[in-house]
Amino acid sequence: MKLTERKITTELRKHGYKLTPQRQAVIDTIVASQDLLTPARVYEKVSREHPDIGLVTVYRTLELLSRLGLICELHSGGTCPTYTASNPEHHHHLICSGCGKVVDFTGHNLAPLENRLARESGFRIQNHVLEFIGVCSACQETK
Amino acid sequence: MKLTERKITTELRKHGYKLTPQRQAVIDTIVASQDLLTPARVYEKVSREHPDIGLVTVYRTLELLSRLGLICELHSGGTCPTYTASNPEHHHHLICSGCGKVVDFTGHNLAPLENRLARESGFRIQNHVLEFIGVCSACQETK
DNA sequence: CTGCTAATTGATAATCGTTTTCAGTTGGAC
DNA sequence: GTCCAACTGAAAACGATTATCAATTAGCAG
Repeated sequence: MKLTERKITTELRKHGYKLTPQRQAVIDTIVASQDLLTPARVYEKVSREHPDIGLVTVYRTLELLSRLGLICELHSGGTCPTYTASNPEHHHHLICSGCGKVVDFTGHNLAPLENRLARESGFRIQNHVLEFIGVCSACQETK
Repeated sequence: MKLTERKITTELRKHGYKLTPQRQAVIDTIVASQDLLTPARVYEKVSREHPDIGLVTVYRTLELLSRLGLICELHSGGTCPTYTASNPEHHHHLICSGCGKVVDFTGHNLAPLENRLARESGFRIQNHVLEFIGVCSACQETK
């Protein structure tokens, strides 16, 4: 279940943070997107509607939302972190360490493990990353 | 099964790469370590024995070994990638998006999934990352 | 062993993403 | 409306990584 914009703004208020137009814009963008977004990509999308928002503010907002657990920060292979609203439609990655090719896959249910971990650790778990790293068939042939 | 230094040097030769003392040193360091190492950490360790090796060379060697599939590059939460010899003793992480605390856990067997993926994709799978992201109990209480 | 050549190296500079600093602005409680 | 802490954007600082380039060297041919 994706977080709604409403839920997020309520959470912000509850923790004493102000609800600025800039934050609204970043939240809208994250919630509306199906993809994992890098900070630069969020900035690009936000800028279309709000040209005078600063990249710095995007970084700050992402950091805040992530800290409050309203969005998730993931590190999937590339050099930049990516963000997504909590509990998105989920898929996993198979990454080639040779050429960087990424293949998506689905169909593995981690819910039982997630429940066990939540119970044992006290964490409120929002998301997970499952990546396999290997060498794709093309790269196995290359010298 | 960890890769031996011998196996790695043989692979290098096979692909037409030269076996320099600098590469030897980096390989030794990676193979000898149980931990995930950042490039900076590899450089630090290598420098003890070989003070005149350059950080740039460490980066290049890590990139080469990773491309050949002899070591794995992982992205576990932090800002830097980390490297490890293929198929190390493996554990997984539970990461708090609030404070960054990392809790290790073990006991989930991904081998069946790994086999299925290798069969379906043609990848030679070397490693995997399984991370759960959430908010730890302490951060759930903080505003 | 000697010489050759392409691969490799280290130092420097450039680049990229991110964070800090700071002076000016603003949301929202009163 | 007034006020103040929270927030903002621009610029500078920062750390990790990559590109450039002249000098060195591994490994092969003779």
